[in-house]
This record gives sequence, structure tokens and C-alpha cells, in this order.
Amino acid sequence: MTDSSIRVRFAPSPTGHLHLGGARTALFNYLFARHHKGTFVLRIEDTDRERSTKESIQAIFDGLQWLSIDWDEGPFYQSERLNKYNEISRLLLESGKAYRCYCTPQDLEARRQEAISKGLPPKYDGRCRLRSDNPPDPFVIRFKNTEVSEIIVPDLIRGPMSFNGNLLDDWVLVRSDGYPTYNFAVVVDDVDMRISHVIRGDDHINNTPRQISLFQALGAPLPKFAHIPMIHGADRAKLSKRHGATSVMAYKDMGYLPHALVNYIARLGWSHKDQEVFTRDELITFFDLDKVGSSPAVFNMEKLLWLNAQYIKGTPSPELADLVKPFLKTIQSPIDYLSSDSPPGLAQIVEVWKSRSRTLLELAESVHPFLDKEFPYSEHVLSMYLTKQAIPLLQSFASRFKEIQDWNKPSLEEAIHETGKEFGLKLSQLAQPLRAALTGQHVSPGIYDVILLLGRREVNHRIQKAISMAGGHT
RNA sequence: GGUCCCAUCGUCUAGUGGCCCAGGACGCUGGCCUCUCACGCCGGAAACACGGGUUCGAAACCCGUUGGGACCA
Repeated sequence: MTDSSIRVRFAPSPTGHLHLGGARTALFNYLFARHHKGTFVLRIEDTDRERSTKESIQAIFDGLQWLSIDWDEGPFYQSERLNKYNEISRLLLESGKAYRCYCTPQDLEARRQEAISKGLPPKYDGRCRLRSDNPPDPFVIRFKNTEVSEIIVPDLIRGPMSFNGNLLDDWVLVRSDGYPTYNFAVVVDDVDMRISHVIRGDDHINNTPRQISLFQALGAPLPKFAHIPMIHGADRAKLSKRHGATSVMAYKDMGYLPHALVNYIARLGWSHKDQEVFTRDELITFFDLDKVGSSPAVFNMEKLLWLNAQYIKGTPSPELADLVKPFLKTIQSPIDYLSSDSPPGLAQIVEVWKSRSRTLLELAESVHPFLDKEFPYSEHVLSMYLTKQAIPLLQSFASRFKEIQDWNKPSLEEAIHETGKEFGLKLSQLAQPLRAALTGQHVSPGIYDVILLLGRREVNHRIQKAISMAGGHT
């Protein structure tokens, strides 16, 4: 059941990757459509032949798909709708609402400079308006703008915005190569696709008065406008490449979960009471334009990281194991287990690490020593724990572990406890050298988890190796 | 330069004239938990850009200033 009156669109130009700002615009359109049971249209604005690429179109699809932002109609390509624009421009020409202009770019530029030097606004003077001849020279088609003193842009987010109508000129609808200009194609399509709400970045605000006058010339009903604020970098300028990763897919590669990213960008400019974490259904249920703010937001990686950690913790370990697989480093020397030790599954290893990882990349890094006999020892571990003094302790662990019949937590606890008694050391003084020997790091999950995961044979190997490293170190 | 937009803790935000000497979240920080590190839990520091109005009352409404941003060229 869709309410046919609500129709929105996401209309990216395929001139690069899908960036965070675009993704959020897409998301807001998507959420608005889903919330109101309307229709979400995807339209590719590829009339800029120089800059539009097939790769960019694919990048948009990939990004939206990864974020699970699906659309109902399209993708429509403006490059395939040239006939439509021609038809409309011909209609406009015939009804006298547009005219051919034969002024050359050079003339225009000269007149523009002149106007600027006289302190006048550099608008087209309309000199071709009255031309009735139709020479075979190149021409553009201009909109015959009817001057009004004021144009009001009604906006759902900011309220009415007032523009000085005298500053609008007879702008170009169709270029000399027959291609529509951005403002022309947008309006033709929004009318044709019966778009009810135009939700887009506020970098389009200044285009809106022109578009409104075209809607009116076309006798089409005005859609409702909602200009959402930009996402800025830390320097408060519009997010761009120099702010680092802005491509949605870069976040995939960095080990972010798509729902965490969606959750994060949803909360940039929009809020629902004090809630921070939302399921997709909650987003759809709670989202509406009246809760979208009007001031720009600064992108903050720390908060995204926190949200991602929340989502990682909340993901069932078997599922997380599948997600982390593409991030796993190549295993040089797989751990071999005794037949009595059942090799742990990736999910079990992930389980003990997921509250300690903020990204899948971190998770993969952490998990690696549990899959590979080859793992690095940190400097800190080498100098602090794998020293000559640690050798007797490690030897004691080795021999006590050898005695253990059933390789389980109670037996291990007892063995470690006995070792502690022997050396007069507390658990905290025992666990660190052992952890160092077993993982090469001074932080890890609980020591019993580590021991159980590695299995009897590997634990013994690692202790022996640590002993020899300690002997050769100092 | 012109046009337009924006302005609550460092950051994301709640706040729609009295519930606000401003609430939540990230980050920072003190503590608890504890074999380490996380997680979790409890606490803390931290903001209404400024100046005028309007009003019995202003973070909220109006005007101006300042600051930031976007678009156009």
C-alpha cells in the first residue's frame, strides 16, 4: 500500500563516489518515503557528459546497496530523456515562454564584465527576446523570465525564504549542443515524475527561485521543498576529499558496519528525543522532516567509531565471524590442534574480542594470533615480561599444564593457583607474563579464554617459545 | 563581490515563552567491577556568540552586530 501522493527522489550526479552527504540525502528521502508509505525514485543526473562516468553510476548503486537504501522507481537516466527535454523546450518556445538566443559566449562575457565594472548585477540583458529571425547559427534557449520583485521559496525546514526576483535573468534552458541545463532538466523531471517533496542539500537553495518560476511557467504544481543542511568537516567547510574518507565505500573498507553508518548519518541533522541507537524500523517510524534541524553538522569520527562498536557488540558472533572474514590477514602457519582439543570456530574467537573492537579491521587484527602460529610480540611485552626472571615462572606453568587431565577452566584455575602459591604471586602477577607469552601482547581477553581457545598443544608451544625468547633476550 | 542560509557544551543534539542557574550522547575525566584491556555501572568538568528590544517572564519571538557556511560569477 503506497500513498501515491508522496513521491520523493534522490538525484545524484555520477561524477565520483557516493559520499557521506549524498548518502544522507538519499537516506532522508528513503526514510521519508518509507515513513509516509510513499514512493522513492532514483534518478541519475548524467547530462554533464564531461564529468559523468559509468564507474560513478556503479559506485552510487554499490553505496546505496551496501547501506540497504532501496528505491521503488528507476534508476532513470537524464541522458536517456533528451527527447523529453526537447519536447518541453519546444512547447516553451511555441508558447512564447522561451526564446532562442544567438549571443556568442564572447559577447556575453564582454557585456558581463562591463556590467560588473559599472557595478550592475551581471545578468543577461534579454536582447534576443524580440528576435524573430531564425538564422542557422548556434543558439541557446533561454527562459523568458517574468520579473517579479520577490520570490518566496517555501521550505519545510527553514520556513519561507525570500529572494529578490529582479536579480533573476533569462537563464539558459538548453545549451547550444542541445543538452538541457541542470535547472531545466531537474524541473522537467520533477514535474514528469510527479515529485511531491524535493529533499536535497541546501547547496541547492539558490537554484530554487529559478526552478520555481519554471514550475509556474509550466503550469505545474509546486513540490514542497526541504533543504537539508550540509555535513561539514572539522574545519566547518563542506565535506570534501581533503577531509579524508568521504566515500561511503571507504567506510566499508575500514571495517564499519553499514547500519552503524546509517545510524550515524541519520543523527546528523535529525534527532528523536534522546535516542542515539536506532533500528531501521525505528528510523522509519520516527523519521520526519519536522525533526530535521537547519544548521550544518560537523562529521565526527569518534562518535561513528563508538556507534560502530555498539553495532559490533550487538551482532551475533557467528554473523560477525562471516563479516570479519574479508578483513582477515593471510594465515602463514595455521594452529594445529590435538585431537582432544576441538578447534575453536571463528565465532568463538570473535565472541571474546567483540567488546574490544570498534571496527571489523580491529577485530581481524585481534583475532589473528588465535588463527596463526606466527604473530608479533610487542616491544613492551619483550622488555617487561619475556625476561630472564620470567623463565622459572613460565617453566612452572608448562609443567603444571602438562599434568592437567581435563583441559578445562577449573583445572587451569587450579594449575595457575598452584603456580601462584609456589612463587608467592597473585593472579595479577601471574596472568600478565602468561598473557605475554601466549599472545605477544599485554592486553587480551580473559586469560582462561585465551588458554582454552588456543588449546593444549599451542599453549605449550607458545610457552616454550617464550622461554627461549626470554633466554635469548637479556 | 552579489545572493541566500546558519548560530545551545570541543562534537552530534534536546529545547517550539515559565517544567532550564539548560537534558541526553560521543570525547575528556574520577571511581566501581577486574588477571590485563575493553564492555558495563556510578560520578565530574564542559554550552544558550554579542548587543538591543518585545514580555510579568526569553535559549526560545523581533532587530542589529559578529562569526561561520553555501551558491553564483
